[in-house]
Amino acid sequence: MSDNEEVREKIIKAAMRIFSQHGFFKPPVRLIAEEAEVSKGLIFWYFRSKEELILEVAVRSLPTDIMEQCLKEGIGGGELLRCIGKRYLDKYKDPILKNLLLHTLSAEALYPSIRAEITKLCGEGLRKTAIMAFGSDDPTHIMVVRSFFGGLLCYVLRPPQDISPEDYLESLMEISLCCPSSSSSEKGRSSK
Amino acid sequence: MSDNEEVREKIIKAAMRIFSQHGFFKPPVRLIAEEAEVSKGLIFWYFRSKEELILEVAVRSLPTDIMEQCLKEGIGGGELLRCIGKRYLDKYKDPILKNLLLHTLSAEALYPSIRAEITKLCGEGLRKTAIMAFGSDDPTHIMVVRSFFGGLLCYVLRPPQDISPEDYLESLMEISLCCPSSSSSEKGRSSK
Amino acid sequence: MSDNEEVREKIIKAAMRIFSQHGFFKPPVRLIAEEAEVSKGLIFWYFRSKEELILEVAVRSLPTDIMEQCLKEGIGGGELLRCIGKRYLDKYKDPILKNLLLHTLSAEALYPSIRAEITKLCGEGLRKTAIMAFGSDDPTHIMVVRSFFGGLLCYVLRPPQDISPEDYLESLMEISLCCPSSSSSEKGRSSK
Amino acid sequence: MSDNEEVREKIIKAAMRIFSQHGFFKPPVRLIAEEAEVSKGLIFWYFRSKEELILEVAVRSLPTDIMEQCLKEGIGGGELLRCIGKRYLDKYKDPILKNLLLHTLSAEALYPSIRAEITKLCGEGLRKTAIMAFGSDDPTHIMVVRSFFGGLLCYVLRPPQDISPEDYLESLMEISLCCPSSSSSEKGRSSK
DNA sequence: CATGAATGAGCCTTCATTCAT
DNA sequence: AATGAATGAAGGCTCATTCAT
Repeated sequence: MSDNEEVREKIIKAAMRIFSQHGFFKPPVRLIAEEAEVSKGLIFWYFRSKEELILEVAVRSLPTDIMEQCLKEGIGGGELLRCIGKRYLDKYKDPILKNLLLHTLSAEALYPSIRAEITKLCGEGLRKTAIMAFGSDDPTHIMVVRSFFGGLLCYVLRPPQDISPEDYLESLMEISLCCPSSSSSEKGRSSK
Repeated sequence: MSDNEEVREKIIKAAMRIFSQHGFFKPPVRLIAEEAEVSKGLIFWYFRSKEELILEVAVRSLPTDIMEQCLKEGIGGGELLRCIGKRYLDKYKDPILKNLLLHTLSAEALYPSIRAEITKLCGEGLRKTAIMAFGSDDPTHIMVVRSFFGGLLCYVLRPPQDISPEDYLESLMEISLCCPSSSSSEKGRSSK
Repeated sequence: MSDNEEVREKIIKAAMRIFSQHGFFKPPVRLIAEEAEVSKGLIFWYFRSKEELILEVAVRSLPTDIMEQCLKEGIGGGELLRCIGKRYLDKYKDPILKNLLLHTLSAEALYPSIRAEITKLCGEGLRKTAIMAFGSDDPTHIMVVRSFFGGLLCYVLRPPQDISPEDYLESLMEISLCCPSSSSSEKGRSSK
Repeated sequence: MSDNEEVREKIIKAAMRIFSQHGFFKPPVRLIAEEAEVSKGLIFWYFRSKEELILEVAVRSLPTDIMEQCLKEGIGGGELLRCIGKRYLDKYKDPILKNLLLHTLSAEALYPSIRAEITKLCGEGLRKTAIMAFGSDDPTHIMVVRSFFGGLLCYVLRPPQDISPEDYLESLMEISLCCPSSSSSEKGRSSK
């Protein structure tokens, strides 16, 4: 039913706001119910348990959707990095999602399903990105992508006030792109 | 007195193991007491509340100590980055501390004192590093340091299996050092 | 709604029995829950805290209701004293309420709201009674009422076995009524 | 040892202050230790348990000492009442003792030894007083003494501000003394 | 679908009491 | 005598979850 989904969505949105501010474990379900303006009991009609709601929110908090969309668009090279970077910064400029990302990374140690999700993102996702961006998934290029993502995460963690997201992204891309082209072959050797 | 400190330390160490595995909020104090092999009551003799114990653990989980030590040693340039990188990877190769770092970053949204600590680390700490490493804290160099730290964090988040920490660090440093020398001036202008 | 009030009342009644026997502070909430045959958690659904339950019981334990009813009936003279005395002895012949009265008087030092209630009872209530009983609230008549109430309290504290409540009341009233008529004027002067 | 007794006394005095303010059951032993400026452990050297300390304080809070002293002095009639009344009002004009008296009366339901003490006071004590004051312990005279004590208790409960303890006592005595002489015989009859 | 009363497990914390020093 | 670290038993209260309505 469509009504069904709307309510479910309302609960998830409320949970995201509450979890963002208080983490996954401190806030009682009652708080989420109040924020969603539904009864406490209703939450357990849509979600088997609080944990199920946490997992639903956690999955949405990761950048999985961004990776998938950008990789699906078939673009390559710097454009792929720009695509990912742009949407990444856009998603996490929302402080709610920024906090949720951290809570989710932290909760990885607790929920195997979150761990699996992140592992896929950092394993397969990273490799695919390297291949589509640089045509190679050798350690050096993986490293560049890794550093690129690290820079993005760093921005999310502490957005610097003296630079816009756009400029930040350009600057980050320049760092990522300037070296590997020339050093990728040497790197392979020197890292030995 | 000396017994005093020993017991206190034993509790903190136990708390680090437990918190690392279960996060700060799910594990009851009882679990920490059992891990430390002391009575539950004794924990509240040494710490006013569970929160106080959490904060003690959280502070130890951040890389504040590393930043301070390396900056104090008076080294500069790539050597400073290597110093920080080496100790950073060394500290967080311990899975206990790796998890604690994530829990602490996540708990930032909940505890103002953690927030202050991280803010200092990412503000003042980053700037000082940029100055001592590159002789400048203009946005571009800040960005490079940021990307460098991002890469370190990324390693901690998902240590890649096909590369040793040492090689990872060298590779990351190369990326950080190769560009700014040439682009710093241009970047400084373009980012204006 | 009606079920609501019934449960609430059941809890209060159970609390009165338990508090009467063990005082306000020694018996754990669990005991009240068992006595009321409800779960411990439910008590905190109806009362924010144990203290709130204590205060509810405390207020019911004072003779406020008696004073109000008798004063409202518009009777005066000895009849008013008899009305109060009769209901007073009737209320506190129940050993549960007798004990609760003492616990409440004792708890006055701890709860401002109880203190306020008692102050009203002993200030305004006593004066109104003097006026309606003797047509005057000068010190002497206040004193007589005071002595009358003292006698009632004394009976509650230690009901003598050789005299019925009815006879006790008559005897007490005789003492209260025989003197002031003759001595009120002198007393008024001499107490100046 | 004299040092012994001094410390013991210091603890009791501190306990009286603390118990007076917070009742017997809410304040932890730690509070009494701090008030007495001794260690918590020492209290358990002088008193087997907290309960033992409570009982010690409770006994001192009752007017047993006053009754004994006045009865021992061999005076009779109104002078006896005056002796008791004077010392009674004097003892309980101290708000600490006033509160303790109430706490003790309330704790009667909890401790058999307190109950015994009060029973003796209200039984034997009252009768002896009646005999020595009026030469008779028939119900009427007992009643007068009872009313007298009730008036004293009432004063302690709520000392009226418009009358001094001395005047209060005189007034109370007048009420107690004026009637029984004439009514004692009739009373005996009318009380059935 | 929706509510909210009801449950019971469990949590943080306190506290009387003990005991090594 | 005196201290204060250490213990373990509760205690008040919260909260996820269920269920009758």
